[in-house]
Amino acid sequence: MDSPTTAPKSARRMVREELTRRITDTARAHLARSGAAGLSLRAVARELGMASSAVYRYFPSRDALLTTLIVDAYDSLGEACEAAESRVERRDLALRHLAIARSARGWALEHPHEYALIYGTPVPGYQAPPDTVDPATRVTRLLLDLIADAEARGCRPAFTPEMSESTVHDMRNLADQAGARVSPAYLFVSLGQWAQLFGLITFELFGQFNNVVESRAEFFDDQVRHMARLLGILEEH
Amino acid sequence: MDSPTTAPKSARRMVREELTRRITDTARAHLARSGAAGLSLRAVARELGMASSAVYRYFPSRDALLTTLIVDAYDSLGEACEAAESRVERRDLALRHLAIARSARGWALEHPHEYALIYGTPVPGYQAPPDTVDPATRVTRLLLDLIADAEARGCRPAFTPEMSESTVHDMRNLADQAGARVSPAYLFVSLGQWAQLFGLITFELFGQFNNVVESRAEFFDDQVRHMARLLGILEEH
DNA sequence: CGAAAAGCAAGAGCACTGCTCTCTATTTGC
DNA sequence: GCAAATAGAGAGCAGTGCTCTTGCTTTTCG
Repeated sequence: MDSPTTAPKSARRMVREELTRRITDTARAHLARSGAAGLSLRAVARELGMASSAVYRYFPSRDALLTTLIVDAYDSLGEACEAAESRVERRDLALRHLAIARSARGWALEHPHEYALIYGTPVPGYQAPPDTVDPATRVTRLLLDLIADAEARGCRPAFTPEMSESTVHDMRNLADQAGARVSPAYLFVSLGQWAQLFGLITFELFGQFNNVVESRAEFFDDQVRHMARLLGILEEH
Repeated sequence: MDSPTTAPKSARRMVREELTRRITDTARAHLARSGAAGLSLRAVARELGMASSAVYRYFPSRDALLTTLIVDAYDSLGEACEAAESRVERRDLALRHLAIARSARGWALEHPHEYALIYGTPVPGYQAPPDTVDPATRVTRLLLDLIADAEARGCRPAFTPEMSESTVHDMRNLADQAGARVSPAYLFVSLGQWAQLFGLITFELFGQFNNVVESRAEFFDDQVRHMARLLGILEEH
C-alpha cells in the first residue's frame, strides 16, 4: 500500500491534518496541566477559537481524542527509551539496561499525566485495541532484544526460576510470537522485572514511596542494578 | 481517649451515621459498576431518594466521598490479606508469603475498580494525607513482619544487593520508623518485590498482559514463588 | 463551466454533572 | 419553652459531552 499520510492530496486534506494536529497539541497541553479527568473538549475548542461542535468533525468523541493521546504517549515514551538505548555501546548490556530503565523513569517524571494515561487506570470502559497495541510494545521490544542479545552471548539468569508447565508454554508462545530467541526461563525472569520496573515508577509517581524512600533516583538505580545482576548481564560475557 | 464512634450520643447522631453509611454503600456499589469516573453524587442521591444538595450535609464534595471509598478500599484489601495470612501456619514463611500475594491478587480481581482507586491514577490534583496513609500500610505491614520473622530465623536474600549509601540510609530510616528489625539489604529486596507484586497485579488488571500471558493465575504463582526463593524463605531454617 | 456532492463550521439545545444558596421543617440542648 | 443547631428540598449557576439543524465553502464530476 502507498502511504496516504504523506501523499499530497487536496488542499483541504492538508488543512484538515493541520487542524487535527493543533487539536491534539492543545489537548496534550491541557492534559499535561490538568490530567485526563480535567481534559475538556469544549475547553480546547475554546482555546482554538472554534465551536465545540466543530471538533466533532475531527474526533467522534472525547474518548477518541484521549485514545490518540494514549498512542502518542506510548510513542513518546518508546522514542525516548530507544534514543537513550541507542546512544550507549551496544555490547554493554548492563548499560543498555540501565539506559532504558532510567529514560523510562525520566520520561514518566517529565510527563506524569501522560504516564498515568498509559500505565494508570484505563480510561472509560476500557478499549485498548487495536491502534494502541503496536506503539505499546516499543519499550517492551527494547527489553526483549536486550535479553535476546544477553542469551546469545551466554548470559543466564543468576537464579533459575521454576515454572509450571502452562507458564513454560506461555513463555514459548510469547517468544515465538515476538520472533525472539529467548529461553522460557530468561523470558519469565525479565517479565517479572518488567512488572517491577513499572511498579517502581508507578509507586514513585503515584506517591506510594512518600515517607518510604527519600533518595528516589539513587534507590531506583540501585534496584535496576540489582535487576541487572539477577539477569546475569552485569558481568562480562 | 474514649471512642466517640461507639458512644450512644443523641438519636440524631445515629441516623446521621446510618445515612452516612448508606451513602457510602450505594456509592461503593456505583463505583463497582461504573468506576471512579462514572461515580455521580447526584445518582447516589437519586437512588437514595434524597435531593442532591442534601448529600452535601454528609460529604463536602465528591472527592471527599471518593476519599472515604479509598480508605475503605485500603481497609478491605488489608483485611483480606490479613485474614488469609492468619489462616496459615505461622512458621511456614513461604506459605504466608504466598497467601498474602494471592489474596492481594484475588481481592484486586474481585474489586477491580476499587483496586484502580488505590493503585491506579490518583484521583484529582492528588491529595492523600492523612487519613489514607494508615490503612494503606496494612498489607505493607504484613510483608514487613514476614521478612522480619525471616531474618530473625536466619533467612537471607538469595542474592545480596549492592546499595548506595543514601539507599542504605533510607532503608535504615524506614526500618526504624516502622519499628521493624530488618537489615537494609533485606528491606531493599523486599521493597523491590513489593513493587513487583503490585506491578504484576496492575499489569494483569489493566490489560498489559493481554496477548502476553494466558494462564494468569499460574504465571502469578510462579512469579511469587520465584520471589520467595530470592527472599530465601522457600527453604527451611 | 456549472451543478451536484461532500466537507466544514456555527449555534441551539438536551441531559447531565458538581456545587452553592436560600428557605423551611425538625431536633437538640439549655 | 425557646433559641440554636441541624437536616432536607428546590432553584439556580456554570460547566460538561454530544446531537441536530442550518448555512457556507470547497471539491468533484458530468
